[in-house]
Amino acid sequence: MGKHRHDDHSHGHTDVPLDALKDKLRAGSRKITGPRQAILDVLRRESHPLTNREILQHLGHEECDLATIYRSMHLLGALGLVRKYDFGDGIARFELVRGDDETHHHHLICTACATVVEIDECFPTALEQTIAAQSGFSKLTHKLEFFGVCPKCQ
Amino acid sequence: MGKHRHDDHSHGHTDVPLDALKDKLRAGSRKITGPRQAILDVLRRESHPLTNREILQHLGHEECDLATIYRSMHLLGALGLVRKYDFGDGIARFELVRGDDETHHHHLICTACATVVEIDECFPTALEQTIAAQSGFSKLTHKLEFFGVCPKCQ
DNA sequence: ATTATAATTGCAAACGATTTGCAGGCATGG
DNA sequence: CCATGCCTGCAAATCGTTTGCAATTATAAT
Repeated sequence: MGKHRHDDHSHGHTDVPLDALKDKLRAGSRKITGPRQAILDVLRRESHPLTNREILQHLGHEECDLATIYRSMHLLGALGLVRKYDFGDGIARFELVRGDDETHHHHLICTACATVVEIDECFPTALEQTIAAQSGFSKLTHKLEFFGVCPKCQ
Repeated sequence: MGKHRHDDHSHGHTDVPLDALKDKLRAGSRKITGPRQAILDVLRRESHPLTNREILQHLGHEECDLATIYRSMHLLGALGLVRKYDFGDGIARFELVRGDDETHHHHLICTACATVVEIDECFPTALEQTIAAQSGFSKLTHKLEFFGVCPKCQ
């Protein structure tokens, strides 16, 4: 294809996710390709979860194929570089995992204008232990998103 | 079509959801049809959320069309007789709303065998007020499901 | 550097859940 | 009992996502 102009290797700020990408990719004998770097770039610039189609639009339709984005998101998710969210509309959204450890959080979505607010606290984590004890389940995780009408849409 | 054999109008227990169905349907000048009653019957017999395809199988493929089930679930959901759940696999699941008021609850799903356990407590409700106050959002709701590995699948 | 090899991509077709257009069929009010 | 308009079945259309395949590219070895 030869049209991945990913030449910004000289910007100033620390390029954490890109380094992490390279490390993790190499650890699995996967390749550091243009589309993968470009996708992480897009995610790094955005602060809220993006759909694959939105990522494509940010990249420009010429930059990379939608199928490649889907495949990349699977890989990036498996590598722990990206987290997948479900806002209840049947479209997957992805957000960059910032920092090495847990960046677990939830979202508050406006049902009128789709504005997304990040909720930093994670409430159910403590309760998972109670549920695990009562149910006998192990490896508990959860999905939690809040919905409402934002101030502008009242 | 003429093949909706919904003739069990003589069973003993109180038929709450059917009465509610009739009331709410009449209030919107909608019709009390065989498929709608049959679907609620299926849901009443099951204690965990069903996909539309599962509902179709319970009904028997001759009883009603899949498209009708989809349309019915929209209607029943709008009437508040049924609640929609999303277990993260991209397939909608529906559960009967039992009782007139809030039957708000969540689920714990085994990621290995898909067993569903109902979690009666609703933890985030209290926290919604905090979030509403901090964010300025109104009409807060939330979606919360837990995932883990059940005792049998450990 | 050059090459060999496996990973990756683009494209298009396949897929599965859900929606919808339409013509005929029914529930309900009059 | 009739007329009206809501509903249904069927099939085709949508939409997000996945996948097969041949061509392309990153990487390691030479």
